[in-house]
Amino acid sequence: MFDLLFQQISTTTNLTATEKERCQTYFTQHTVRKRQFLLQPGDTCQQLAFVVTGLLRAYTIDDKGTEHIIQFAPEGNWISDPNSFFLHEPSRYAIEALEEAQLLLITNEAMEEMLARVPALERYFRKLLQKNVIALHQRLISSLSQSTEEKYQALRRQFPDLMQRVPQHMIAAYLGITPETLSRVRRQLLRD
Amino acid sequence: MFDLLFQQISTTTNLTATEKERCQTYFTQHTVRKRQFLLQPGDTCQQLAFVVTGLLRAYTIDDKGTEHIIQFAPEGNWISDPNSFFLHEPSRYAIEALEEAQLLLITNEAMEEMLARVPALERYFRKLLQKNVIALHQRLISSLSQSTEEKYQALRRQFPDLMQRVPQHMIAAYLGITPETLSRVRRQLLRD
DNA sequence: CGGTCTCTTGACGGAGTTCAAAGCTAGTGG
DNA sequence: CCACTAGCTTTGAACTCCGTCAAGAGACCG
Repeated sequence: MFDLLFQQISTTTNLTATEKERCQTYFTQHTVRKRQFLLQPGDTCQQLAFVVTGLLRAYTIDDKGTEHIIQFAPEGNWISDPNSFFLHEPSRYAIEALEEAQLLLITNEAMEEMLARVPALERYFRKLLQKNVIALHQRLISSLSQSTEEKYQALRRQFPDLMQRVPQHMIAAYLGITPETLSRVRRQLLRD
Repeated sequence: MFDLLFQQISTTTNLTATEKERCQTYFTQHTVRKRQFLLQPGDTCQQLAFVVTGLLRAYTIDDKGTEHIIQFAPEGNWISDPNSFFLHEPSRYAIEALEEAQLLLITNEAMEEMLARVPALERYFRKLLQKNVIALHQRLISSLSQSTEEKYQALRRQFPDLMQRVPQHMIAAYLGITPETLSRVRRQLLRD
């Protein structure tokens, strides 16, 4: 269950066997089925989730009733509402399983304690946040400077398998366009 | 010179006098004049900058020649290209002073060393990254779900003084619209 | 086999871009 | 102190892309 997590951690930090054991005690294991929610709008996000298997999404619904997908989290990724999780504020996101998923969960408090007891992990989580910032920057630039078609192609390149695993209207909600527009963009691309 | 920085740090972490002294040795002081560049596209971002006074912006120019502003950094803020700074890759950003600015600079290596010698700072920088992630999330949601007018009003609320300090076409480049559109939105708002 | 979910296609309208021109303002040099 | 220029902002007109609304076609599941 922890293999994938420790494998990831080992790319930035080496943990001793005792540290790994200690680390494990701060997580709880959890399974969510397809269409089940890990977080609902209005609730406070208590748990940071590491996806061992399966696929989740974080999304929000705006005033006009339109869904916007913030993040897809396939296996090997972390997911939460950072605003709610770090600042203990009620969330405006929903986090939902798109496929049955196995998760490792940790609370903010447990994490602070874990980092105090296994300081080597500070580095891993700092690097994780760095990667997160980098990814968000790239998405922001993409949303500012790329055409709809370019954004779609970029997403295809970044997560090739996502197209098979996720309905198209969710890809559209991620890109910030309507399903109709996405459909037309795809038709256009097929003609080449 | 370090007052503003230590004041910020003190909101998350308490440093002893010796720790503060030690910390200071890792930074270099630097002044940039208006229109001077701290980073040019193609260079690798070696320095993370803390703005003591003045105002900077990070921006990029896309294939069509359009400017996109990633970030404004008034006094009390950090600025860099995270992708280039953390991963040592050539940057696609430019960082430019919009007003003469006093800066504290630190390299990636100096920072890793500083964090090793003053571990209390790990927490500050982790929190800083957290805030960064939160802010980027909010900007992303804003860019996905808000109308042009709403985005403009939100920016006004977030940085009221920015409107006085920055030419309008840069506000437009930050919001992802043309100066013409921004001008029309403003006219519309004045009519109410 | 009927219902629900998903994707496609068409017609129309609206918001934003582009291009071009003119008005404003501040800084510079005579 | 004024005149001139360069950069910034405004305005207008035509065009483009995307959203909206509506309808229809497959695909999957009970």
